Amino acid sequence: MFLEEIMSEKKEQYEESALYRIRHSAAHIMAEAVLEKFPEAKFAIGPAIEDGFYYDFDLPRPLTPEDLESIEKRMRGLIQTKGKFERKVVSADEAKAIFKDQPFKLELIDGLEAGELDEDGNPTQEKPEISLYTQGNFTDLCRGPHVEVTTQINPSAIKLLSVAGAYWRGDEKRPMLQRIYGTAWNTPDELKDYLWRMEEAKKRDHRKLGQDLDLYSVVDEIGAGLILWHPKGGKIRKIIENFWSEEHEANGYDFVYTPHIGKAQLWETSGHLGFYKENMYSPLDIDGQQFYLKPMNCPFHIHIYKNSIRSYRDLPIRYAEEGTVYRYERSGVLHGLMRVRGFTQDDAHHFCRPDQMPAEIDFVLDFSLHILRSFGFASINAYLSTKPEKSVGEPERWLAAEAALEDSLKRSGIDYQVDQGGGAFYGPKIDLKVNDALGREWQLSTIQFDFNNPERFDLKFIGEDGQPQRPYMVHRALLGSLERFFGVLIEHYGGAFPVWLSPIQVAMIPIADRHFEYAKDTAVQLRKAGLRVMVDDRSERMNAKIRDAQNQKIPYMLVIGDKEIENNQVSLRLRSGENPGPIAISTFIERAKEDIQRKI
RNA sequence: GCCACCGUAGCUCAGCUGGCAGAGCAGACGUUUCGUAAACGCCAGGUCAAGGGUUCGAUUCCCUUCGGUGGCUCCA
Repeated sequence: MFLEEIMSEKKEQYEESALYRIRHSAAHIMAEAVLEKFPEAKFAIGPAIEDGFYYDFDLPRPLTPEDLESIEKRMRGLIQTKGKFERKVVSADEAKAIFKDQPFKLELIDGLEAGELDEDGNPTQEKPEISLYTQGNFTDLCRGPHVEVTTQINPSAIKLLSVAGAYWRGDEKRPMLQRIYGTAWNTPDELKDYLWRMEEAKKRDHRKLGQDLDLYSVVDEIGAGLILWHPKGGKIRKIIENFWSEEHEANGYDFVYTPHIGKAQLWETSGHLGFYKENMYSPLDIDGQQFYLKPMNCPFHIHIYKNSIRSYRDLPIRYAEEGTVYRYERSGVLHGLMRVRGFTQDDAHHFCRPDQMPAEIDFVLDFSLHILRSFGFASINAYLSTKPEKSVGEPERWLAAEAALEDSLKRSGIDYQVDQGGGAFYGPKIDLKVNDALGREWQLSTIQFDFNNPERFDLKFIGEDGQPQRPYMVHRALLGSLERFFGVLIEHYGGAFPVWLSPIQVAMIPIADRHFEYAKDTAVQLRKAGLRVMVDDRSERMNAKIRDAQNQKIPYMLVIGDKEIENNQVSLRLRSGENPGPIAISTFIERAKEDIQRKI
């Protein structure tokens, strides 16, 4: 695939870059410093990663922030020694002799010898040669490449960032090691720039903004991963939902509503108790019958479909619901709005005839892109996941569905990658991911075929020949979950939502008490025009009111004093700091309406 | 779930090695009526996450639980 080539090319470029060598070498120098401090340390792997590097160690005690400081300081000292990085190819036996006290290295050498795994533990085809790199008093099993001399690393452009636990080989059944993360750059300025970017990202963190802007909260007394939407967050959600409903209404969806619990038998039939039980909560006992809180909406929609005999003339049928589901997530993975235990999916299920399937996929893909773009996400990437080894459904159906998905992607013109074998066992899928304002990627939409449930629930429609046939079923969520989508929106806009989404669009700022009445009258006019307005009638100075409105990221501030009242105007200030100045109220309304229309 | 760190007023944070709980902002009240990012004064605000232990005495030390942060793992 085109994009795939670009991506792998980018990765190759990085791996051949000077920066990559610097980071990889910094990891070795860090390991040398750690080994000096803890001679009994067992060291595992230490690659360069995006923006930095890490190294995993098994150490006699947990590392403290002071340890990081001293290790970092020692690294600077080691760099000054001008040690050369020297490469040497050895046999497996020689390597084992050198690393006889290093069990992780021995395991890696075994892997290399068997020709199955490379030094990062990744599968490899050919049997690689075993190479060592030595600098100073430290020798590591490593493929390289490295810098030639330690002084090619600028000691003022490195920084150790954090220590974290990491399982050996990423396997939770194996020992947990201590991973030290660090970052390294060509110059101190680049390091400064990187640290600045991290600070900026922190300021946009939806958890911080959610608090500062009073959008939502999660409280201990209610429970982890359970979201309270405050009035301002609720306002935004309502706007999103209204837009969503209008668009769905206009595009042939029917709205359905379904309960939050269902009998154990339902989840047996759907296969959730077989395949998804880990993520479901314990059952409730109601009059001796077991009920489960729903982790998904599909079985309910399916029963609505099954409630009547369906003719081929009725299809496609599209059922949409903002369905609230509950899934057990391990405590360590919960994260603000992004990963929660109760959330609302903008869910829908399509039931169609096999011959309608390509058109149906075209439709749903276009519709998804339209919705995402409406929220200001211009950069969208698609990922097509195909049949895994273990799967249900006839192979011909898989091929037809995969072809339909890929053809649609081609027609849509967006970039996509293929994840061979990455589909769910019940069907292939397209995932859409957006890039936010900081270039970070977030998965939102998912469009999934389901070959499993039509069988399990024995779905039918009556064909032209009067015989029952099996419909295709597509499951899709465009925003994903409203919670997660909201989190992504907050970070994308840094809390400065476009006017159409802003919970408060206009702050009226009367300068003195005598301007209150005019401000309130104007507010009434603006509200009649459909704008969301607040009047700041506190006994505060104008500067303070402006500051507060700025901090609330309210798009328009209208300052009102003697001059404005005299000329029947308002003085416009924007949250960008721009100050267009006095304009007629009607002119302002026009401008605001246009911005809302354009969703900016 | 695992490893490390953390939890003090609504928010942001002080509180050294155990000895009566502190600030700024926000809030209430009063004064001020002001031209594009913080007026002034006064008042109130706390089971120091919860429970247990050590101690003459625990916000401080120890244990357990709950919650958060960074990772790992997981993510139909």
